[in-house]
Amino acid sequence: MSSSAGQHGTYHHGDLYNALVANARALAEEAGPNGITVRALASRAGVSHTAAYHHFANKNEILRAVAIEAFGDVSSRMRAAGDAPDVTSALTGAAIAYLTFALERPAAFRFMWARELCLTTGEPDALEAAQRGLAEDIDEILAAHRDEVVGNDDRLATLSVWTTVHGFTTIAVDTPAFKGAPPEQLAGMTAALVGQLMRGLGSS
Amino acid sequence: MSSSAGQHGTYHHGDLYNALVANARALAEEAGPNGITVRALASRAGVSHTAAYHHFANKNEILRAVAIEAFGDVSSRMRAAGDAPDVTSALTGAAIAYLTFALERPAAFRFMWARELCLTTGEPDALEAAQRGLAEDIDEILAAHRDEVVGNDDRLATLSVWTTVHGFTTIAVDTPAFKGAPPEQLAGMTAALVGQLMRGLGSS
DNA sequence: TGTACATCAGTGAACGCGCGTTCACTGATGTAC
DNA sequence: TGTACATCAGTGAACGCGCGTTCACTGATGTAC
Repeated sequence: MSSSAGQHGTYHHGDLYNALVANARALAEEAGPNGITVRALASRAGVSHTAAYHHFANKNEILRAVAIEAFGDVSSRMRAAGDAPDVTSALTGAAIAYLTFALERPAAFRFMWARELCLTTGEPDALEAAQRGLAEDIDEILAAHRDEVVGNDDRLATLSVWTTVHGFTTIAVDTPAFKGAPPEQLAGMTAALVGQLMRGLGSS
Repeated sequence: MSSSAGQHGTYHHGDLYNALVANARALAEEAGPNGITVRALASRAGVSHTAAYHHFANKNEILRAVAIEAFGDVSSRMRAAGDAPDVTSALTGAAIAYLTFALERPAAFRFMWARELCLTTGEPDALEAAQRGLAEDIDEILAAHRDEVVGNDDRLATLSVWTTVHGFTTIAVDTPAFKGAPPEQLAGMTAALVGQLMRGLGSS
């Protein structure tokens, strides 16, 4: 059994560290951030709630682990989807990947953008770096297709796309008008928005 | 004295109803949504915390009153700023008004978009209607300048603009990269983004 | 292979805290006669 | 104008709750000899 041990040990429960993180992730979606309770996490793992303190210094550290996992998830989805031959498909793919993540894990998505509500930050913060990294993922896609994009202000282009990607996802997740809309429809709107952004809105 | 009484009575404190709402508004900015406590609100008003229950059925109703005030504030700012001769100035003005609101009242801004965290919704909900109304404010500006905008899909145009307006404001308020940036600089970026959206990003 | 020991993941009782809310009350205001 | 009464905004003690965290402990695992 010891050979199958994770990096955090598998003595009694087997892998309580990862079980607690997974439970926190699931509980956030089911009951909202306020539903994440040390007691609830432990109870789901079939363990006394004090056992958690052998793997995390405090509740904050559990939430940090959830946030780190979520940033990794969405970033790798975007990078995978952004690997396309032309700039429009690449940006559309990345945008839909971002949207899809938020639709599948809305609580995680909100948590990533409002961590201050739940976390006592700590440290210069790997989480802030991860948040910046999302815009950088967009930047890399644009850099790989520089010849297909007009203008000489790369930073404005990146910000435009990132604003559209993040903005629509936020609206889709948090606006009553879109609540319950089928994901394919929202993905179609995302594609249309990216197209609109490429084309431009003005008549002059 | 009774002639100067507000609609909620001014017997002892004078205007405890409005004082509580104002305190909730201030406390949200100072201590975050979790800092809003019936006890803290009452204490600021110089009143026992149980006095609040003579004006509100429960804490949720106080938070609802704060949200209603906030939606009214941002909407009227946008409508005022959106009254301009050409479509670009109108949209830029509205966008900067939205941004400015969020920079001045970040806690209120976050609260409006994540009410579910704090409120037990209740009723078909005037708050959801108010949220939809923000996009409608954009829609009215575009409708007033229809001849200046290309394309025949008005809804996509509205959604594009609204996505940019809300998206950048969210990023400005909640992204570490922009934390502490001077408002004028952020307003300039907003104007640049609206311009970029009008012009288009693609080279083909 | 067995035994003695160190390590550490788990337990259960208990703590202190802040919270929203209830309750019986007090006292100031407004009003009917 | 004065008095008796109804109304209602305020008080302070108390409630029950769920929470994060601590503590002394138990018992299973891994290891040295």
